[in-house]
Order: sequence, then structure tokens, then C-alpha cells
Amino acid sequence: MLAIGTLSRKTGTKVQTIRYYEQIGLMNEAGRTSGGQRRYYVKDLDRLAFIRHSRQLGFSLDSIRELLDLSDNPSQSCAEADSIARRQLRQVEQRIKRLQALKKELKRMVAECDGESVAECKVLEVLRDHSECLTNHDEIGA
Amino acid sequence: MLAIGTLSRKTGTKVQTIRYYEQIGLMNEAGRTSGGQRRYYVKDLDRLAFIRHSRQLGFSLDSIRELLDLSDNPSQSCAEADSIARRQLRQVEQRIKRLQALKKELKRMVAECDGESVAECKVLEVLRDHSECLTNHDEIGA
DNA sequence: TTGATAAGCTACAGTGACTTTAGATAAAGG
DNA sequence: CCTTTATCTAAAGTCACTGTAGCTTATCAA
Ligand SMILES: [Zn+2]
Ligand SMILES: [Zn+2]
Ligand SMILES: [Zn+2]
Ligand SMILES: [Zn+2]
Repeated sequence: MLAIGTLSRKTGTKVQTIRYYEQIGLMNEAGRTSGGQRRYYVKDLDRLAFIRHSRQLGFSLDSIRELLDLSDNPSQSCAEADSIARRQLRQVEQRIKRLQALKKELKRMVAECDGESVAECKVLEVLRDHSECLTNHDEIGA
Repeated sequence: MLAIGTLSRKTGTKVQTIRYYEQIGLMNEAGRTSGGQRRYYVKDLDRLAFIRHSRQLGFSLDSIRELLDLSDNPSQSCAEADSIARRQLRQVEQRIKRLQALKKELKRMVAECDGESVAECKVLEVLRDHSECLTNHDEIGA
């Protein structure tokens, strides 16, 4: 039986995060010692590792929930798992595209400013006026 | 004098978001009609446009706050504005790098699965075992 | 057995940048 | 005057955690 700190160390997950996963039903409720501390089986460690690895690959907790459900029923077809992964791939590709457009704009504004006063700062000028941009960027955030 | 809905339409910002910006001190408190509705000057519209354009380019609200402060003092050197933009550029480049590594892994796992049962699903296999990966991905999320 | 230290517990607030909801009030046009 | 549209406040919800406070349990040496 493993203590929560062991799971934490073995998977690089904060202890609070493990408790959080339990709270939202992603991890099963762990057994407890007489004093109330959580104790885990190796299969719980495996599940946590799966969750963390999926997070590292950018999957949302909702997607991970689906993937875990599928993984628990080995007889089904894996079409659904594959489609979740393909969706994730498309999202990543979209993000890369968007970020590359941002990179281009940022690079240009930084390059074109020669560091004079704020009044002539190219960076601030572009931020004030989108018509100075080469690309459209209608979505917000990262 | 412009109503909040006009600012909303002209900048593509939700009305609530404009009120949120006021609440956190990013937009000045607007004047009010006798009935308590907000009324804006064109300079407020410009400020909001600046904020939204900066958000589209991925700047955080904290960075935008600094940029607005600088923009309000035209006599200073723009070194700080430029450095904020360069920092943003570096961040974007980092993100692109990370996402490209994710893309590679996702592409590979999707490509290598031939859609048999869950038991042999390459996607799930990789998620279970990071040693199947070609790259390290220690940070989490996007 | 004692006592120190490390590890764990709950409960709740905070993060960023909003979005959503509910219920009430104001403005504008016919 | 009436209806419709716009606006108001206040509070909770989102995502995926992280941090804090104040306490209890487990472990090991002396
Ligand atoms: Zn400059
Ligand atoms: Zn632009
Ligand atoms: Zn598969
Ligand atoms: Zn991996």
C-alpha cells in the first residue's frame, strides 16, 4: 500500500492535485488507514500516471475521463480513443498556426522599433491600430 | 457619449467583459446617466480597442496594464514597452516549440494505431507508457 | 516511552480572464 | 402608454489546479 506522497513523487504530481482528482471523480476514492490517511494500490499509481501523461500531451480532464473509461473496457473497438486523439491533434495544430501568426506580428513590431520615445514607439503604435498588422487574429488569448 | 453596447459592438467585446475591465481598474470608471447607465468618451473606446488588440496578440492583462501606463506618458523612452513585447515574443516561441513536440507525438500515436480493439490501441498504449514517446514533455497543459 | 520531525488531513480561498445566470431597472421608438 | 431592447448589480461558474491555515497521524531515534 502506497501513501499519497509516494504517488506524488513517482508521478511528479502535487499531493493536492491527487486529492483534487479524487474530488472530481477522476481517481477512485482511496482506502484509509485507521488514522484517516489515504493508501493506494499500484493500479491507482498506474491510473494517475496515465492521467498525468495525458495532461502532458495536452488532453483535457474531460477527454482523459473518456480515455480512462475506454481503457477500462478492453473488448471495445478503439475508434473513439483514436478520434479523441485526432481531435487533440487538430487542436494543437490550430494553436500552432495561431501562435505562428502572433509570432510574426510580434517579431515585426519589435524589429521596427528603434527605441525612441513612447510617442514614436512602433510597438505601442501597432497595439493602438490593428490596421498596421499583416494578419487577422480574431480569437483571443493563447 | 457612447453606451456600453456601442463599445461592445465596435470592439467585439462582451458587455460583461467591459464591466469586468472596469472592476479590475483596467478601464476608468465611466460616467453615468441619471438612470445609472454607463456613458463613454471616444478615448475610452480607444483604450478598450488597445486592450482588446493586445489581448488578441496574447499579452496578459498585467502586461497590458503596464503598456497602457507607458502609452499615457509619451515623453518617456519606450525601452520598457519594447522589452514587454520581446518577453511576449519569447513566450510565444516557447509555446510553439512545446506544441510542436506534442504534435509530433500525437501524430505518431494516431498514425500507428490501426483501429483494432482497445486492448491493442496504440493511442492508449502510449498514454499508459511514456517510454513509448520520442520527446520529453515535463511541463503540463498547453 | 518520549519527543521531534515529516507527512498527511480538511476546508476554503485564490489564480486568470473571463462567462453565465437571475432578477431588476432604464431607455428608446411607435 | 406600452413594448422591446439595453443596461444594471451581485453572485456563481469555468478550467485545472495552487496555496494557506490549522490541525492530526505516522515514523523513527534516543
Ligand atoms: Zn518602442
Ligand atoms: Zn492586429
Ligand atoms: Zn486505437
Ligand atoms: Zn510521453
